[in-house]
Amino acid sequence: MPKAEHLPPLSGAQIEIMNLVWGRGEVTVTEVWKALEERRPVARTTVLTVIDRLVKKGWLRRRAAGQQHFYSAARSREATLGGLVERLVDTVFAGSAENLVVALLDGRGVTDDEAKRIRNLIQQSRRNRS
Amino acid sequence: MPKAEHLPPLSGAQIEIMNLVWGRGEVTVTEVWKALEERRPVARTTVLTVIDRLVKKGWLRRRAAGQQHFYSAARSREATLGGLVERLVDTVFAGSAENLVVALLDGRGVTDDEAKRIRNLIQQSRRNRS
DNA sequence: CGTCATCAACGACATGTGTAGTTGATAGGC
DNA sequence: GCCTATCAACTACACATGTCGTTGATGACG
Repeated sequence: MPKAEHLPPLSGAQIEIMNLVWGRGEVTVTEVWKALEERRPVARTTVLTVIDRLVKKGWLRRRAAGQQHFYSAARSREATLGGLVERLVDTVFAGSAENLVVALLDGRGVTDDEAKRIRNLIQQSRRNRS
Repeated sequence: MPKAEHLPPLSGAQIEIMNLVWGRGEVTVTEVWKALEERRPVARTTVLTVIDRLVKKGWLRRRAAGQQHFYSAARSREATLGGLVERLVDTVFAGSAENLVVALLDGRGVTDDEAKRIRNLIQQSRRNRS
């Protein structure tokens, strides 16, 4: 999976689909469609269109097998979401990760349990870096 | 400043302007324009258009004083960015604040200093809640 | 062999966005 | 009292996006 080449940003509907792809590895349009339909009504062609655009933009790779086509992610979830948060911090939070956390606390808050795990995550990352 | 009524989401250019407004309190179009131009070339009318749309959508309030118009934010920065992060966590990170932090660490990383301050922030928030 | 179901390709359309030009009012300098 | 600069209003346009319909190929079933 390539690392960081600059791909155009993902919109909401696009991320929704990418998340399904990441969760399942290799998927068909129908598979994604069925999964989406459990949440909201949507036409199969809509899913196909979004997936097509993702392929054109380099987010998905296509593999043809007979008449069916299989799709898989061109970039890992970690790299993609990491990049997304990075851009978010730069553009919205003036480059300050701290500000992002403040907004997280302001908006959604965290449970005590989450707080504990998040503190651990950060502690962990400091250890790894040192 | 109203609390949470559901306003349509902000795009990148829109947030850029909202950040200026929040930083300055009450602004004129020209003021915003000058500030933006220091970063990248942009026409005054472009700024005006974006601001107009923000007014129409309820993000900015307008006050006319003679021929000039002053604009101010209709929602606080905290509430807005908090809501933004909340939506982000729900739509992109499957409702898990922890996943957001993982992506933050993956993508941008934090300095030891930031890590310390972030851990404190979270500790703080647990105290306030208890 | 013809019909039916399945799938991808292509086209379409309304809406939002980023960008900017043109027009029209207004106020201050000469 | 006119000219020029300033400012907002309106219009415009290309592009991305979310949504879907129609068409055309292809394989299965009778």
